[in-house]
Amino acid sequence: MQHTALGYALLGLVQEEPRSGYALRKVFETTPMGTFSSSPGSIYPALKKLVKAGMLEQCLPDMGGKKRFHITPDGERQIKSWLHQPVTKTEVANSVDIALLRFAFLQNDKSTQPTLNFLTSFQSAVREQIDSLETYLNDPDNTSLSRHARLAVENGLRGFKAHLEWAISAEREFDA
Amino acid sequence: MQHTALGYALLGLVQEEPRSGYALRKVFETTPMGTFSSSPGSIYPALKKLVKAGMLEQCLPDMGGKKRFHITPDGERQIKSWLHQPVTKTEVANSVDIALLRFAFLQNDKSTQPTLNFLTSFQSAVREQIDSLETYLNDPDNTSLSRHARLAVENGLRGFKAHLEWAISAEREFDA
DNA sequence: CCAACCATGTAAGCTGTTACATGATTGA
DNA sequence: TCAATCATGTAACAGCTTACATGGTTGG
Repeated sequence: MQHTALGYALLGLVQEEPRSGYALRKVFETTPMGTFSSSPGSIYPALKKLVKAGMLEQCLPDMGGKKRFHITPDGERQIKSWLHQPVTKTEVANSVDIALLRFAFLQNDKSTQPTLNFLTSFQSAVREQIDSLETYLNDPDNTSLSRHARLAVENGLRGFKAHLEWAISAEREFDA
Repeated sequence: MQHTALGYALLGLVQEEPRSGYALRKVFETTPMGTFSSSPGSIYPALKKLVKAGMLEQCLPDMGGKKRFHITPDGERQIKSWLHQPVTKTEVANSVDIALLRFAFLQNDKSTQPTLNFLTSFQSAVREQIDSLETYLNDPDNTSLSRHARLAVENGLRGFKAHLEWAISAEREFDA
């Protein structure tokens, strides 16, 4: 349970600094992280589950009605193991956005090594995906591919090539 | 009901030619359309719902155990209205893959006009999205943006720019 | 004073996933 | 004959969305 994108997004944001449910919603509403929803009906239950799972704890109610949460040692462990997983081909194929969420949260890591590891595995995953798509386009079985279908696949190809170039240039930024 | 990606994917594939549930699964398993799942637990119930909604009908069981479906006039109307919707900014932001599914199915249209309309609105939607991301990066409120966060946004930007170039070159292909 | 926003939640409904279950047919 | 694949389904479970509900605070 809680192996969901939203769960990890909340965990990562709270790890940066203790936040309230409302503050978390605002992040989703006002940043490009908006892909990970923002409706109260998803966030509050998810927070409750994270608390029940022992990954978050409510801060002592110092003052002001705000109900803030902080991450627990167990939560830290959980998110770290999530962040340190190598990027797979299916992850880039089905949910690059989640991969990039992982990349963003690697900023909370003391060392840059995990970031470099991420970029390395991200590159190979993307390369695999590019190969698959090119093989598909060149497969003699698929000569009947309509122009629309071919263009749709080419769109995917362009997207993955852009991801690849990004990863290479990002790697250069961290080499320094 | 049935305003779901999978529902439309099934509708579009059956529109091309009558197919069985198993044949549809194979499409998801063997083509880049795999993003739209393939588990029997989602496809068979979805087909049943499409039949109940009057958008699909079971073909007469000519022979062979296969249970094929064909699209009804109402189904044709439904999918056409879905395909002809202009692409919006939020669609490219949250689900470009669905937008590209729509593009692919525009091949079933007699005229190329809907395809050109799609490409036009797709371009403006992508441009809007690019503007948003660039504004976000340049917003003085966000000077505290970490390197990771900035790079994550830049990844998004590269992706959308690739989409834009694709749409422009696709448009050229249909001009001829 | 009233609107807008802060802030937290619940409930119904739908979709999708995983896992299970079944039986026919084909090829080695 | 035995495994793989064809072929169709069901059931439990979990997640998200929409919509509703509530109450406090701030600013014009």
